[in-house]
Amino acid sequence: MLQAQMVLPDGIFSDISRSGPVPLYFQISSRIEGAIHSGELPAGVRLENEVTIGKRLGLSRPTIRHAIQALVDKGLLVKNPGVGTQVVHGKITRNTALTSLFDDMQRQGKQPTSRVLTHQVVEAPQAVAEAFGIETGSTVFHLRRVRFADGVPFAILENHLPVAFADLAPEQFENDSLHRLMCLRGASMRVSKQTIGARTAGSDEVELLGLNPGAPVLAAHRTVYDNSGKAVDVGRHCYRPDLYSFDITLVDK
Amino acid sequence: MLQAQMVLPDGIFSDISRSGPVPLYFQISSRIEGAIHSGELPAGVRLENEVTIGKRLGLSRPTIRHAIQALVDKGLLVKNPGVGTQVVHGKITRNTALTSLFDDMQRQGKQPTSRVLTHQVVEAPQAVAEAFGIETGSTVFHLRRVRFADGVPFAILENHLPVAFADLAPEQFENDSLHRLMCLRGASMRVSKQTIGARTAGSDEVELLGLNPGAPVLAAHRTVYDNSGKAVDVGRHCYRPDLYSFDITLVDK
DNA sequence: AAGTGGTCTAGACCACCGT
DNA sequence: CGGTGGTCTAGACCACTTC
Repeated sequence: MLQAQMVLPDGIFSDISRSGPVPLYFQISSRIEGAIHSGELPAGVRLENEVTIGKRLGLSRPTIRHAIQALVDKGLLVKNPGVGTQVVHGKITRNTALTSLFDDMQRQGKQPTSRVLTHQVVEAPQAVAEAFGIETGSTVFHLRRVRFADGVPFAILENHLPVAFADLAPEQFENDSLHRLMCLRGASMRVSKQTIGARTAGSDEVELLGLNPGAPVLAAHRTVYDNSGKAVDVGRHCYRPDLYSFDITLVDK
Repeated sequence: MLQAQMVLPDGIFSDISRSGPVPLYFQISSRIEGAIHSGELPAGVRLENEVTIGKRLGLSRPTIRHAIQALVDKGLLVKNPGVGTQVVHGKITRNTALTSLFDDMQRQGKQPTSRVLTHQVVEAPQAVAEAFGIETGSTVFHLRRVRFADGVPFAILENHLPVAFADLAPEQFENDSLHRLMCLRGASMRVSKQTIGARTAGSDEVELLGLNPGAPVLAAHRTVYDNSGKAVDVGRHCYRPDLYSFDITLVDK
């Protein structure tokens, strides 16, 4: 038996604008996403077919497909050839994205701060030199911080960056994120490859994070690439597992 | 200064077939991906523009765009308006996907096996009932296994599944993956939402995984949805962190 | 047989980047 | 300024699912 089809409420598409700078497909997907979050489109319902939606809105089918595909990639919709497009059950979990911890926490209403532990130009470790594609022995900027949420330490962030960023003052990191500071300098952070694991906290980590000796930490290695495909950040981070975890949504393609 | 443009070797597109069942865009993206892996397209090079590639291959621009976008989503290419498309530096890391541990390990040449600890129909815990959208008090299939790599235990996998899967015999799990068995039964596993964290191993986990008391484990909660958007698997897994970690590639969209 | 998404074409105009 | 990717159109045919 087929799930009944639900006609999209006309209201949610009332303010589509062809003149503004926002792409049509994005306006469409935003409206549908909003309708899913608000419950106007309940879990499990089947959407109208792509052609009909296009006709109703006076848009071409590829534009509608683009909008729907964006939501499929987010894990909010599933498509089935010969059947239709349905809303996925279950709560929406934001994907671990290229946003910073600062952004994460501000959304949760927590006050994020940092303390800089290390701020110096050093000879690049071999792994870093390889990632950056520079000579072994070249210099890089080495940064190590403790991150606090409402005054509680919950992460130790160690990063190696190109020397061009070494003139960022330690004070700038205390109330702003590395991600944001790098963006302001024109860096772009487009692709991030990370490995997430667990291990026992080291003695310095025990002290900095206020842990008991032998406590576990969540550990992540991360390399971030910019819009030209070059590495611009090699990071080794560790987190208090009772205060931080990674949320991931995967979609079969 | 702009990175020099590299003409795609004609050779890699020699066997494009319009008659077979494989979509053209997929044939194109596969060939380009192969050229990146083999080094024919070195890190950092700028591809020809989309229109030119289309002309050369006798294909339309949307088809070429589709192929390139697939590789951008994989983190292998980056596009920049007004500039072009470039190959990302750095090693290719396979994304944590909807494939099973069995598949992962077989690719690595390890011999995966399992031992079933629990195999019974139980009353659904509330969280599971909610995810499945069934009445509290309904029954579900409860499965708990230890996973071995070359005879070494490295993971404990606890899953709650719809009762329809309860007739899978314990022996079937010993040399096959839950994912594969469910696929054979017509389930589809299309979207997976997981939370990855760390904690101290429990006493039974210490014993089953051969750990020292107080050792850390990598822990994951996972809910998997099928092609109709319904939850079909709620899992709580834990891994020996010295033998397992998660690789993730994120792309800014 | 009817309806769905999957793929593909051959154009068009735009915003953005580099020189 | 010329070249690039970003967006959009108005069709077409196909494979698949369901009835």
